[in-house]
Amino acid sequence: MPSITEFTIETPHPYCFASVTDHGWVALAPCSWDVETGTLQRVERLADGQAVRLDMGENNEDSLRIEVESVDPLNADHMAEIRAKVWHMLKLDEDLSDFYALAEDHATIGPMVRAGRGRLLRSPTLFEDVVKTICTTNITWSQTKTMVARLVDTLGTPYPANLTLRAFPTAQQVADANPVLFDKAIRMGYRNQYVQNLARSIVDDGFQLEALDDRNLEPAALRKALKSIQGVGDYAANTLMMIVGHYGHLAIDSEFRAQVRARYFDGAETVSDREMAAVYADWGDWQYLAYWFDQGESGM
DNA sequence: TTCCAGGGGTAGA
DNA sequence: TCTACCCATGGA
Repeated sequence: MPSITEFTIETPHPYCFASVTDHGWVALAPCSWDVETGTLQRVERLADGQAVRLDMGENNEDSLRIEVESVDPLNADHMAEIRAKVWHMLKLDEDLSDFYALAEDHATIGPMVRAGRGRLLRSPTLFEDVVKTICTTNITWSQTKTMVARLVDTLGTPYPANLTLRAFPTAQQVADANPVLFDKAIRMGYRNQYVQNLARSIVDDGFQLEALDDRNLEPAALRKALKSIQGVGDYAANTLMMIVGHYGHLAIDSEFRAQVRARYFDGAETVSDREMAAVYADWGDWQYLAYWFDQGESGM
């Protein structure tokens, strides 16, 4: 029988836990969102290899309640690891006060920031976020969801109390996987090579991907390093910059083009990316979030 | 069938 | 720096 351990995490002000649903990541395995309870679920593999099930939700206006379901007993180190991962995923450490001040009186974005939105969900590791971002390129969103689900179902560590639930695979698990599994079961198309090569570069060549997950790195250098990853171009690099906490670049994709064209160019087909990007230039270091919340409640 | 999606790599100019 | 072409997958 699994046992349940609970703890709480203090939240910033203002803060809205439903912010996690502002980013599509909430719909990508192993994450899921329970609309009824307003909670975020996820199976997480801990450093010692055991998989636990997390259930995150609002506790009160000042804190979140995190429920950890585990088959093996959890010690203080386990709990510290889980707390750090949750803190990281929810971006509770980021200072958005400059963006909030800039956006306060904006017709569309103002209400969003006053409600405490803006902390877009990310993953515990940059590896997971790079893989997921690669899985959003040149493909429909529904296919992104099924591809990521197949990757998790095929390679992730199962949660012992419910073997249908799995954690996101580690770089080691991806590197060790038989390529036939990618071709026959995971089916990411030409992205198979990108994802496996990334995992191998981490495991075999010592590529320190997680060291790039540092907001203190100079943004241009970080962007260059991200773009050196096979399968990561301008769109993916800027998405990952946002993940790490730099919001000064727009991730221009077909969704961005459609939204901005409709909102600011009367649906004109001939508008260039440069012209569309100029719409948000005044937001400077906060362009990504400005675009994101300029869509209002529809969001993602 | 053909097109194309929350693009990226490569070659050639 | 810009453009053209190719790329696996699977839904429309």
